[in-house]
Amino acid sequence: MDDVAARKGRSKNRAGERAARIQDVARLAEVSTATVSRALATPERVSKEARARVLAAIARTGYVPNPAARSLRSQKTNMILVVLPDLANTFFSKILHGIEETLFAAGYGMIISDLDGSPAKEAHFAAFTAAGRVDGAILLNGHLFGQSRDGKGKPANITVPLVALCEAIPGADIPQIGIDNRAAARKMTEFLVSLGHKRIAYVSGPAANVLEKERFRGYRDALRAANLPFEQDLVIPGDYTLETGVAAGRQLIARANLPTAVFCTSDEMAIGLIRTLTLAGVNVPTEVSVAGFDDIEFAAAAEPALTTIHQPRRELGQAAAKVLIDLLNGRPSADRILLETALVKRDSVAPPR
Amino acid sequence: MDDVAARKGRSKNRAGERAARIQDVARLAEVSTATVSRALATPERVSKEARARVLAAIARTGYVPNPAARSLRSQKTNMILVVLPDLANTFFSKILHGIEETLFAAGYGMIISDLDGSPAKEAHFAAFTAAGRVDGAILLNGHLFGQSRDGKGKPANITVPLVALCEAIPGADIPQIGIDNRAAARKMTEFLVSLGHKRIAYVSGPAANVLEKERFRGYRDALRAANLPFEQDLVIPGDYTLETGVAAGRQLIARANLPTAVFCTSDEMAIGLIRTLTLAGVNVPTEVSVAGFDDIEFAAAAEPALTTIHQPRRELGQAAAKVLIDLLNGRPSADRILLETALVKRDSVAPPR
DNA sequence: TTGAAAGCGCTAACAC
DNA sequence: GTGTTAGCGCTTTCAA
Repeated sequence: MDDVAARKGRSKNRAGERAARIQDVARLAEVSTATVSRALATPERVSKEARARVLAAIARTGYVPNPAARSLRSQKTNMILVVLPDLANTFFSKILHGIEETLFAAGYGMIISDLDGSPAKEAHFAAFTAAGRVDGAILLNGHLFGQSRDGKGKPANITVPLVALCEAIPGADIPQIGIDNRAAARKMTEFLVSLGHKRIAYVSGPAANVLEKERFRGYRDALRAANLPFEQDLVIPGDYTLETGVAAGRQLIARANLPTAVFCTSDEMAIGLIRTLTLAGVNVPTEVSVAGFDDIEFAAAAEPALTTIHQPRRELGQAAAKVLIDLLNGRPSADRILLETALVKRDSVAPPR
Repeated sequence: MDDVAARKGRSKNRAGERAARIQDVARLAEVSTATVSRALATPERVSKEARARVLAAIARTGYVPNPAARSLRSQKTNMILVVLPDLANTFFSKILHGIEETLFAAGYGMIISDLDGSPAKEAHFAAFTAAGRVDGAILLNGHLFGQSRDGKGKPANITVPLVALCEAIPGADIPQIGIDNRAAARKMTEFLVSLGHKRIAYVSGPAANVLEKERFRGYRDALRAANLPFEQDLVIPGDYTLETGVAAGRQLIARANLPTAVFCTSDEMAIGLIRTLTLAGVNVPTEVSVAGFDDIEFAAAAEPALTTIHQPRRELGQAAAKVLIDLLNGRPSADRILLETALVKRDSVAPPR
């Protein structure tokens, strides 16, 4: 066993051998460390023979480059920060899946920061990013570091590329990846109209949310196009959670005349609403149609199965990661990508009686 | 602007200044870099005055230590690997949340590796971990690197501490964090028995799965304790997914005499099963009671709301992270932690007619 | 309690 | 196409 290594506390495996370093590979392959490095980074600049010897030596030693050393020298971290408002929200899991697979394929690792409503945590990651401790970041939280959602406050001095995913960040000069929320909401409302619904309630998201603003516009677009009156009474506030869907359902039941359809701007709210209506003896969809938004996992398993707007979540994650990687490689990249949504017709929507 | 920094490509912020280094802080605080380092790592070994000056300098410069340099020197990465079989599975999101918050509080970052059924990916992360590129790992995938689920194969030569979460890894000499699956399954089965059910079907998980083996034992324990016969016919194979729940429902409907209760070993299967029964005109719970396992987000929102076993997912994540951190700090740590489950009574279970 | 200085493992500039 | 070598920013030993 290598005394120096032992004294210095270098990582060793169970057999007591320290982890292989580039020197070990170089010695075994009978080349310099520079050639080993090049064989990995720019194989085309190394002779075939040398490359083969290096690869064989790597296989024999189980060498894995030390990311810390590599990062320190190259001033790149090969890490991307993904900023989420709430990791426990299941809406994000498929998106993360899409991000992760794309980053992995390009040699990047993913650090997840769940802000969890903590300003301290947000400040930490802002400083972390500002200090160049990641090569880039994907923001799913709807605002830049240092700013609030409405664009108030001075954005932090970040130099690494950023990408906004799902929730667009108005005014920020960074690529935005998402869906056309306005068009999607319009599409759903028009579908309800086409079935003959004339009084269509709207359960909103949080007022400050960009998604909400867009979806609300789409709803009004469709009403206007159909010459249907907009009734403020039919707009019920929500915040995308199941609980507000339940509350919206209670509000509705207490009314004299029910609308024939309700467009909920999230599936969770739709499911909560349906449950409340059903429990109160109001049948969905025969008495009231209910539409959702997102197409989460359980939309199809809900009872009745939810008619909703499908968001391509995995693809959204992939697209955001791809744009970021393009940016990091100096490749030109779209500054706005809108993926297609689909109206998924299931059982919670029917023509009015 | 610093010409050297510019030439070397050091990270700079928008104003063209490079990110602060320990040297900058030391100069400003009029101490050596060693003192700055100590002020951060071992504040008690630095004089009060020096510490105050250093902290002030850090605040002024916005200094964030370079993790690469720190890691290279200290041979610690401050990164923990979390190995998941499938990131898109929503069961994991709350667990990840618990892991992340605990790691963050202890100064560790979290790298997520979604194996996604790819042996290449698994090999990559195995080598990564073996080479000491993370300080530890939390395994949620039910096996060690290099082994299959049934313990076949030689485990990879990993030296960093590992922890198994949720799916215990039989034979592995690492701490195991989870729930008592056998007791929980027994508890649910006993509850069904206590209501008067005598023919209780069981929808299983994958046969090779440790969780499945334990839950099946618990089911049989309860039958035996109640002197109820075990009928092989009433065991329906599943794999925890919604689809197999639907398939189980179809199988059940095709039979002459339905059981009065069905214990599904996952909520997803229970939801799929309920849907299939309901669509076929079989009422849940009046004709057949259905129980689940896990208490996922939508268990409460299902129709009827699901009676199930609650797993404290966030706490499970926290506990696993805590054990790993203890291990990393050389503190003694339990080698087996079983968190309490709770039987949540909702509407999908009732006494038989 | 403090400072000087070595060196972690790698990449890239430079020389040949 | 390949080797030599400086140095990335930090922690830690050693000496004072």
